[in-house]
Amino acid sequence: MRAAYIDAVLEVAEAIPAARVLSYGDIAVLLDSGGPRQVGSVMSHHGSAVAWWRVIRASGEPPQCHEAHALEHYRTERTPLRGKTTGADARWRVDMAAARWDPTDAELDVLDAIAARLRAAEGAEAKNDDDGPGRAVERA
DNA sequence: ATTCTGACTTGCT
DNA sequence: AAGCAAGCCAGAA
Repeated sequence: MRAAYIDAVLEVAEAIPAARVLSYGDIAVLLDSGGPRQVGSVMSHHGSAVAWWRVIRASGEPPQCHEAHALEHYRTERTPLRGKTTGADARWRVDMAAARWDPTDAELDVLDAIAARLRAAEGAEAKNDDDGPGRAVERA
């Protein structure tokens, strides 16, 4: 995973307002690069410094093994939840319909900028591949 | 090069 | 609503 990709994912995560969430897949789509698993991987290895609990599964369930910790954040942020969050038999999920982040135009600009920067970085890297001897050239 | 694995998704039962 | 299988993308062994 390139550093540029990691940065882009983390930036998007930081752009998510409190009490709102985005799914791993959503971020992959916004960045127009990689897939849900890549985003999840980035969060697992580099997400400790950002609001990782605002990046969850498409189903509304928080990341595995972090439900309890995430719930505390949701309660303090008043994130819309469904199901019962109390008791030992608590089975809850984030109310995706209500909590899914719906970026404003201004926010979309920021997201686009991040995606554009990532694309630029990717293009730059691809370009650096043609140096060694015997460049195989992949063009058709 | 091949295979395995994962903070994922979707579709089908 | 809950469980299962297959698809998917990339890094690691």
